[in-house]
Amino acid sequence: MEHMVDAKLLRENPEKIKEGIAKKKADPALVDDFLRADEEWRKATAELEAIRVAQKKASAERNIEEGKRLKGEEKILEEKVGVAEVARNSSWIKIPNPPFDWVIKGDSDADNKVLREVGEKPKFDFKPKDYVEIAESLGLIDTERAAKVSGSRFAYLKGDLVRLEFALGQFLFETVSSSETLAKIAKDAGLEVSDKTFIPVLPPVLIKKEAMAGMGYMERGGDEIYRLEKDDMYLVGTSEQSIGPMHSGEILDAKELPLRYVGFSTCFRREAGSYGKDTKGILRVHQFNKFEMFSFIEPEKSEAEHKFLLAIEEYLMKELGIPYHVLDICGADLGDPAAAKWDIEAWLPGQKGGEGEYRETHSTSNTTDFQARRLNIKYKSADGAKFIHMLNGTAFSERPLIAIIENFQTAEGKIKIPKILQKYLGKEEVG
RNA sequence: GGUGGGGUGUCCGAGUGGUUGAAGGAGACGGUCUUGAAAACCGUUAUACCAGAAAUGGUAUCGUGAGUUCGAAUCUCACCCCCACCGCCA
Repeated sequence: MEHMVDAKLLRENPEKIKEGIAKKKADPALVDDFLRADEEWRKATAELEAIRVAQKKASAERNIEEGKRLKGEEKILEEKVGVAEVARNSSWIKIPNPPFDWVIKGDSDADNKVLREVGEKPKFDFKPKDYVEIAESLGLIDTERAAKVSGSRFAYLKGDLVRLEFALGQFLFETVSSSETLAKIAKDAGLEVSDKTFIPVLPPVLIKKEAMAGMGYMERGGDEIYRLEKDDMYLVGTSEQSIGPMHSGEILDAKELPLRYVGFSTCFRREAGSYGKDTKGILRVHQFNKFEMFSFIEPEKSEAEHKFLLAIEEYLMKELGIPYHVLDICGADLGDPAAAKWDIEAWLPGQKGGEGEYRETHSTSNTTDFQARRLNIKYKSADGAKFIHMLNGTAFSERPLIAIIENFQTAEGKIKIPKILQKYLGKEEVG
């Protein structure tokens, strides 16, 4: 936890960092605060080290009297360095990862840019229903009983919806466990990336404070996290938070890169500040399951890897036949750790009384070395150990189930099962 | 939850107050030898930070933090983690 944004970069090019973090709506004054505190820290450190040199000498010469005297001075300076360090860290740790230059600035999520629309929106000769209505009538979602047991924003998923969720998992694992499929996805996207398969992981969902802090989600947005007071443990909001710290303190061998994982875990989110928003159904709940892709890779390859994760996400959606569009996320809408982010929003024809709207189902971020610095994860490169780059991307959450229900609904209120998933359920229709 | 043992460099492993950044071994890298390879032999092989254009110099680091001491991997305390046995348990 000693590294945030590179201190050298901050000292050498503070204006550039300021400009970058301003894109994210973070206060550029943080950089000045850091530089001021840093100056003080360096001065105090130099003084302390000078005393230590004398102190070592006295000790080697068995000059006990001199040693005693220097020891007193050393104590005072140590104190000073400690204070300076705290001041330095408090501004340092709040400086978010500056976005890439090409990331659009923007003021809010309204400024995210649609990069492309993919797939055909289904045409219905009836008014498409909201997924909640369909799912409830088919006994697939029960939020009422969940409220009785757990409160609002919880749900029981039941029957074929559960089988559908596991089918998504099966389909995903087949996709990312095949280097042929991965190579094809890369080729179609025009990317030169490794076809190395993803290692499936079932990670712990209860993690320590250091792990959570290392992923960089506690400075801003900490309200979103469930914490177990008695044990000082944290419930993950995504398996990313558990997979990232897996290699903390390690130096990875370049030969094993890229290191790709596909995790599955339950995710817990407090949804603080979203009162009254999306209160029905399972679109926004405190607990859901999610398959997540995660990559550790060399810095020079991370931008291609980011595109690759997006390409995989798009492949999954295309194979399912769910229409979607891709959003280029603007600076103002980026989380602290991300230098760039793309979202996929699926078309939900049953929303807004049958008008339909796009809602987020996927998100992929390149956190560059931001998380790696905090977690101290490096790799052996030709010129020594360097911080690695870390990326994450949604594979499937439960939101695609919503998209399936709404896009594949029939006039009779049933749900056609996407072709690619039919073999897992052994039938073509739910209901 | 109880009892006992333990955390040292890429890995294994020595080291209970004074050139110990740390013996020894393995691995890796470079070289000699060899037609090539292996073996053998020789050498190199931590990280971070600070100062410096650089060469280089300095400081810190033996689970983490605090303490004792002129001086700590070595002593004290707290915490974390791991292992074994017992208890409990899907």
